[in-house]
Amino acid sequence: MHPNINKNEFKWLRRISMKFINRRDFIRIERSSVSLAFKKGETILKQGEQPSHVVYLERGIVKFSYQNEAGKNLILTIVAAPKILGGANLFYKDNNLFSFVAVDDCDVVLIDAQVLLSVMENNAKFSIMLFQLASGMFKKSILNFISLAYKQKEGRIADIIIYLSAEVYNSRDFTLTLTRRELAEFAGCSTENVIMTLSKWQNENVIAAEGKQLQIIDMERLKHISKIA
Amino acid sequence: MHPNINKNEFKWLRRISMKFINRRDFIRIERSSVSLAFKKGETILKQGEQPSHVVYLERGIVKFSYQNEAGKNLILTIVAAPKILGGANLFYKDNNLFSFVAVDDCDVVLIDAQVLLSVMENNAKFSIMLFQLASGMFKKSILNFISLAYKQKEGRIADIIIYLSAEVYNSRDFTLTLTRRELAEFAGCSTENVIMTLSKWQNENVIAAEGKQLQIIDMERLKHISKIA
DNA sequence: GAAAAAGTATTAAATATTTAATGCTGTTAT
DNA sequence: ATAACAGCATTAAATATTTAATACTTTTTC
Repeated sequence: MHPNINKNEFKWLRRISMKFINRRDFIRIERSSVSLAFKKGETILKQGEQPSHVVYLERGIVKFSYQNEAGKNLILTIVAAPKILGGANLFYKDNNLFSFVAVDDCDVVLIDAQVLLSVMENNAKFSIMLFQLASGMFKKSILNFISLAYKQKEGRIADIIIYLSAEVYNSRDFTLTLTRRELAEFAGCSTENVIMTLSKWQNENVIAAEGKQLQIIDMERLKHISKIA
Repeated sequence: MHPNINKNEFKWLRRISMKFINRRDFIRIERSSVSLAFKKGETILKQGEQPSHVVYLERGIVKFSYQNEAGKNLILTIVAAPKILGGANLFYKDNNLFSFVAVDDCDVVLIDAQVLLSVMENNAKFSIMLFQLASGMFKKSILNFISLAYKQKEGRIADIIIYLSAEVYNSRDFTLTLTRRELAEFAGCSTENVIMTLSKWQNENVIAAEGKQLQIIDMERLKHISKIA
């Protein structure tokens, strides 16, 4: 699919794993893994496929993309490196519920699920640590979903802007790697809604939006909108 | 809080655990647990509290209830016994994200989280099994949320009716233990919407609704509504 | 480098959803 | 027993959201 480009570094994963598993097991995982680079827009793992690997995202931004029965694309969440993706898939033997798509150029390591599972079976604390990581991500998605499911347009859009700032770009002034359409797929509304809402907030001096550049000027106001809408 | 009423039976939990942990560990868990009975409407575990126990639901139906910043009640999901609740809470040390409220009379066993965790630390396979259980529940909630977040009213209501039939009451003809208001909190719409939609489907012979009694007459139709709406 | 495609933006009309007002029914508390 | 309350139901008006039509800009493709 893609050439083996970057070195198998595993920096973050190594740091968090070394407390729990020995060097031999770590090397076993490393040996059975493949490093790949994905360009913006490429699919790392496809919805419906049998999950044979766990994805370790080393660099870049990834969207969790879901296509519903009507063929409509939805974005469940967006995450930035470093992160382990597909934890739930690993432990629940079923087809992938959604796709992982690169939103930015990404470096990922595909870890063989069988090998990882066999290391886990001999290292309870390592398993629990991975479980905790997955639970933390789960918790964040739940909050995202609560916003999506029970708030209306403005509250949802405010929430994703705050989320992107806090969890993905780590700044109040960032260059969006998502299109307005993708923002809409994430916020569960139409593209027009996103565009109009951003324009409105621009006029009200809540944000400054110039093409892909987005700056949150009045975070308090945005949080207030998130609360009331 | 509540008197210790029923015997500490653990039937289902014992069955699924015995493959993984020895009798001594199981008894350790059992000894540190408390059996309680909750009446319809009572809160088993409250949003915002520190999670010190994992809840094993032995009998009854429980709603996962969330109160948002605006004070509005939302139902995240509804589950029937037997089931382990609060897996994610166990492994992610943070306050409870939501409450568990009895929707029916319930028998539950509160398992001491510290004891369970220490047993898990010595039994990797047991940990992985619990992880798999939690992942399965996670996956179902995700599908619920996708429906809530990206479908409109009729599709969402169709989905929760199908869900209740398949996962909670295990029949196409059941006595609702939820009020219309609770259905609305689950579907993320107003009570009026639920009432009107059910009336409409009643007229169209998709369902038969007589007070608390609900029968799905035309499941195909309902699934079709779920798809297109 | 030009043509085509995708992204951004705005508006008006059509549709969906919530809110508010009202009445009926059955249950609970005193 | 009855007043008070919660649940169920219906309608109309107010509000929110999507769809459709159109235009301009930027990016991609040949």
